[in-house]
Amino acid sequence: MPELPEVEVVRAGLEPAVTGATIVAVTVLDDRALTRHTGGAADFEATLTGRVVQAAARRGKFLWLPLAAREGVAAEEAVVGHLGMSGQLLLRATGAAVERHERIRLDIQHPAHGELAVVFADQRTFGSLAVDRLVPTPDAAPGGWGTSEPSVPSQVAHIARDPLDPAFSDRAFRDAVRRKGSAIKRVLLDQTVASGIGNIYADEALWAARIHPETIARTLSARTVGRLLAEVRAVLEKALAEGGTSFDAQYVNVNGQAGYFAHSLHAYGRTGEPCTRCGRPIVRVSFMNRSSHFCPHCQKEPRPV
DNA sequence: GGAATAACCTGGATGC
DNA sequence: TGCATCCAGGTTATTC
Repeated sequence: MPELPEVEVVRAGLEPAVTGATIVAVTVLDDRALTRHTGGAADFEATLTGRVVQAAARRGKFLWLPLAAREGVAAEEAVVGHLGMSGQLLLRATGAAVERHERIRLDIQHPAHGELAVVFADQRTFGSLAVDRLVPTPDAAPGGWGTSEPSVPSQVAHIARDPLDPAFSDRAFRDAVRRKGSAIKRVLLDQTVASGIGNIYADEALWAARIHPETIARTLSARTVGRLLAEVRAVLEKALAEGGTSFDAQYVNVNGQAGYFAHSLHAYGRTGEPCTRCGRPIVRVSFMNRSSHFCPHCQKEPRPV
């Protein structure tokens, strides 16, 4: 389940291999991996072949590779990707055997590293790649990690910056949270409030901040929201330092290696196990068609409003 | 306009 | 052993 730390590990792994590389061939094995691309597989292949990748950038859970301009097209473009639930971007040798669940392959030629293949594999096909135009950022700050250009793919423009982005506005986050009449966990998962947070890190940050996931967001004080944001950042930074969270083969870096943060979890996936703070069992409840894990002793249920 | 919900999707786990 | 069912969850379209 790739969230911000996992996607950042992938971006950082891709960056040195793709920056300055030319895409020499594109192979689409499964059209479903192009659900965000408007022109279909043939258009995707034709649009990318021969283009030079300028960087590897990320905002929240979205990745993009800005492309050098092409003759006759004024708009700046990028390959934008989302890993969904089970997507992987892998670096392989040119001509390497087709991966299980491989959907798209980009063969590239790098001036220093030679020939490589960027493989997009995805078991559940929730992820996708697309060619998209770049649009200016409203605040004129860089679009995200890995780029100094003040632009983002149009498909990414609607989501907020992520909490590790230097241009993230703590004040805007606090104001947005305190306007919401929904449960705080729902708000944390809302990518237009803050991007990059998924089910795992939402549970972990709420546990760390001792906030019950069903607390109505606007009932939280500004100080509590500030504390929660600090815990969000802490859990994301720790997960990033440990290479992300891997429960199975669903998340790996570009070399196919797993992360270690699963060993540092306090709430997510620990149903029935003792809370590392108070010793009482962690509980799991169904929430928004998914799971929510918390300590009912440390994270008191909110009183009815 | 804000909030809630369903649908998309595949493979592993579980139960019968 | 084989089949059916459940579950995992990020995003988006739809509904209320």
